[in-house]
Amino acid sequence: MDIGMTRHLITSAIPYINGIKHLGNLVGSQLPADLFARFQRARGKEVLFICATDEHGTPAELAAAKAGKPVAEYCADMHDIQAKIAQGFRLSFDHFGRSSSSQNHKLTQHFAGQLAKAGLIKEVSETQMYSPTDGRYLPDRYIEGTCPNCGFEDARGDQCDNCTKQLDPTDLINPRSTVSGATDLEQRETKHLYLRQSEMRDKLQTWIDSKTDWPILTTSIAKKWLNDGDGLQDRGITRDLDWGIPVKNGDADWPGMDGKVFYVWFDAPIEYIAASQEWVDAGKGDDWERWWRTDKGAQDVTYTQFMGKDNVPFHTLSFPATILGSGEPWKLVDYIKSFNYLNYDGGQFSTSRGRGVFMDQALDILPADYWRWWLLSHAPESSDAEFTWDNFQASVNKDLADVLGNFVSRITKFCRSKFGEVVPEGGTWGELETTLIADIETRIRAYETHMEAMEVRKSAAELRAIWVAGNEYLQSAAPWSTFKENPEQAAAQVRLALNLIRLYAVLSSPFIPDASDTLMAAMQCDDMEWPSDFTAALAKLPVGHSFTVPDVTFRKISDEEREGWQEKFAGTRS
RNA sequence: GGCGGUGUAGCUCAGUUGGUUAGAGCAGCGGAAUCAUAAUCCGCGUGUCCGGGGUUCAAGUCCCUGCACCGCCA
Repeated sequence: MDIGMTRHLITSAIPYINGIKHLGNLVGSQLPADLFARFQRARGKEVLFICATDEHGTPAELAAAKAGKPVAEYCADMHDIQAKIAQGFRLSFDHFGRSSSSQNHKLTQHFAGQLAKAGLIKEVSETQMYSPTDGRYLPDRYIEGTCPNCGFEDARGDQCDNCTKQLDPTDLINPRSTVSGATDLEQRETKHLYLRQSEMRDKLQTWIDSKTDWPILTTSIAKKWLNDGDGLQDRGITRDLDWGIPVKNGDADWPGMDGKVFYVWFDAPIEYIAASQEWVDAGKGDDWERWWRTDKGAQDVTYTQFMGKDNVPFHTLSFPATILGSGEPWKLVDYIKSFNYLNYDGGQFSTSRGRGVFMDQALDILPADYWRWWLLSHAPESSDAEFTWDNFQASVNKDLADVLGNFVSRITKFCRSKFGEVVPEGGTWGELETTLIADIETRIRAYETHMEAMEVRKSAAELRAIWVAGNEYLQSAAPWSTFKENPEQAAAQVRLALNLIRLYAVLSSPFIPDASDTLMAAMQCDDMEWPSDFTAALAKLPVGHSFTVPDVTFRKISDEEREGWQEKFAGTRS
């Protein structure tokens, strides 16, 4: 499938602007996308890895108001914060854009114009709840009142949390704004644009049906929306808001749409493309069209999207409807890797309740590699997964400190004490070495296969097994014993083991990039060539090459720390 | 209520198109080794594969049904 020519376009679902994301959000899209991007780059493939912040909509406006800032300023600040944290986790975006960018304004308006030209936009008049006190229209979920069905007093405008009946805000008795508490709500007639997705149903169905290798999670969600009830429904793509992309038909005004903006779900995925333009405009690249336009070089691009399951409908149906409906040769996604949810210690992560570990807090207590390793090796691929501090401590201590870190430590220190900090000379490989080499080579190929298929957990397990193989080898070769009778043979064994450290640094770099850098620095080597030629890879550190014994690569998490964090993160974020 | 997912060893999970004695990591028990971050390596699993029916020469794997947990419902 993958020849040297293939280029990889990779996007991660774009995180919403109103706050710092938790670890569940991270492992659901950005982190696995980064893993894949780093892997493809490591193998020498050309990669464009794009992410951005999703900045429009009512929640952003309300969060800005709460922070006492103009919404544009709030978003700019939050974008910087999210960008810094992303950097902290070593997320290797080629560009981290903003859905509020001028590029996205233009492109979103362009797509709307194309869709209108294709007859895929219709105007609909509808009734919305307006709050004079708040000075805004209120989305359904920002209205509460008494449920007409069960009498529950805090029923939301979209659904009653008590009896689960689905509601319309106008059904509520004594409706009030959850923003201000105002009760002087009024119904107003307003006109909106709808994307006629129902027209695209057959086309989308055929497309989805052709994707037989996608995760079941992805296709089952897509098919459900295509076939549920009356099938795929048309969706409103505009809102009565101030903050957003003004509704325009390409460059032209859209009669009757003054003062309205596009709804976030319409402009957010378009930002993938716009962010690629931002990437060029920022001077980081010089041609975005060869990634996105099949008439301008994107025929050989493999496009992979990463996202949590809540985002699947937009990426399997709405965004493709926009792309296909435009009638222009835009690159359509080739593979959608979706994830389930990560739970926190028996419940859900909760942004509103501050339950769980948030990205900034995680970096405050431990280096990124710890989190990257645990999250990726426990990625919620086949079902929801669970974070517990016990499991986190045990996994990280065992895998990173004991298996990998200690391997590096034991061999570098042994070499220093017997031969000095230099790759020793003499001796030849015997049967043990041949066996080890065959074993590791088999495992590397399995690792590559799993990484190529984005089987995240399996990749992690295979990588770990490669680390273990080094310890097994040392245990059976026992250079500390052979040294006594045959120092030359011990030298050959140590030479091999030292080269394994560099090999491990290269293979592990997609998972734990910082540790990888540290190990490469300690081995005084900057040759990160992927071990396609495995035998050559084990001779990269030649006889006489000097190195330094690194500091402890991964310190262990103590029981006291674990207990403290368990306590600290159980309650509400301060 | 509708739909979807999940339910496999104490814990976290693998189990491809149904096919020999159901696997891995961790924890636990026993042993080896002492180069190393008290780290490593080896050995040890009699598990109603959620329950109940059914199809089949053969089902964790397909069908029906019941239960439990989770999620989604524009």
